[in-house]
Amino acid sequence: LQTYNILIKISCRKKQFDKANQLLNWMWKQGFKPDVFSYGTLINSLAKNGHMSDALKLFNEMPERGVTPDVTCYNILMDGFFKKGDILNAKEIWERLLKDPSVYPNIPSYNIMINGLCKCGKFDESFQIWHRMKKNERGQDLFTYSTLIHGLCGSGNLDGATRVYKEMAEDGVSPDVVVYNTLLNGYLREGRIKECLELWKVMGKEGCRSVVSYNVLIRGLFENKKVDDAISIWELLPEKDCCADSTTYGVLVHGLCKNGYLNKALSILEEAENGGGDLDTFAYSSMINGLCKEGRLDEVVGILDRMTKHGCKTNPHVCNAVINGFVQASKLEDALRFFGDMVSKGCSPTVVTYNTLINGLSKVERFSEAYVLVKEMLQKGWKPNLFTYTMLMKGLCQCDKLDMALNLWCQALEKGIKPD
RNA sequence: GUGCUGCUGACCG
Repeated sequence: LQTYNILIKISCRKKQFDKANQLLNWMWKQGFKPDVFSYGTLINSLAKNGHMSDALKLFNEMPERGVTPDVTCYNILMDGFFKKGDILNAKEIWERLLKDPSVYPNIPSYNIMINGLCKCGKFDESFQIWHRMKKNERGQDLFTYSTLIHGLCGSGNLDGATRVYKEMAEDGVSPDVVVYNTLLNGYLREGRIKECLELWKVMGKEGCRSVVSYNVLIRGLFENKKVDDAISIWELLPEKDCCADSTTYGVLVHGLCKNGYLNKALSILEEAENGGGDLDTFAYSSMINGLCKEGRLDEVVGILDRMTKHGCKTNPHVCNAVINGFVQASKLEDALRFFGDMVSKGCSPTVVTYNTLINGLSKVERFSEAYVLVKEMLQKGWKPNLFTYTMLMKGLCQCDKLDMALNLWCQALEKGIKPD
């Protein structure tokens, strides 16, 4: 049985779900009754890869086949549905878990609910679940605390997040590095530098700083225009025995560019290339975007070249940045040409690609071409979003086609788009 | 050593 379960696991890791399913059926035929782990393993990787209906089907057939789903199976499904943004199904599984007399929600169940509801913007419901968790005297673990702090920061309630952090001490629980990082990030996003630095000191004293901590701090300092501080944290990394990862470089290049330090960004990128730094497409796309925004389009081709030379694949983000660079420089023909070449680079246009081009075309009143692109976008299954409508309306307003703009406005509202 | 949950980075108005 264990051997079969390991085979299932291997197939799943290779994303060969059909094969894993066959193994499951094979087991039945051979008289090895699959257990809750056989099912759990397969349901888990189906869920992780977004195949929720298949995962649900398997889950539903478990009782019929005489295998009782345990709480982990429920947890896997709830988490999977939340990660797809499918709140209704996630909640339905939760209800079934509460009703099922043979299983009880455990701490991960509550954590998944709290996290999922927060990520879907349902903060109130999430905090209700938390209260229920406390009332039931289920303990809370570190996942619970960091999830809550994350949710509270995300809902703009930093004081609430700080309170949860303080509560941990009262509960006799020491924060781990994820709890610290989450709160640190919350402070930086709200520009609360003073509190951030106090927390940073505590983290140092506790010896609780990871490379993520540094990434969070560097990103936040850049966001708050503390360029010199960000750079000196970066320069001190080696003596802190911390090794920069690809995110570090992404954050650095992005932060430097956004603050106008393009040449510094270029030199860090080059340094990383020569020194075996861990670079990925994020760093390059930040660099390319920075150059495009400054109109240094002639340098972009060279960077694109270096990017592929260093093993980083071109992706839609990169192409979109370049296309936008051309649009901003009023080089529409170049933008359209690059758009035409995207697919040969292995990139399919996204809604952002279309928005960028629609923006460029409507700025110069080439509406008929813009509408051709809108049609193409719809055909490819992309839904126009707030940006799409905004740019079309802006173009129409600029050439006094107010009636058409108003028409679009109504259409946007009908589609359920919330104007900002 | 068989399955579940938390932290950080890039593109469009």
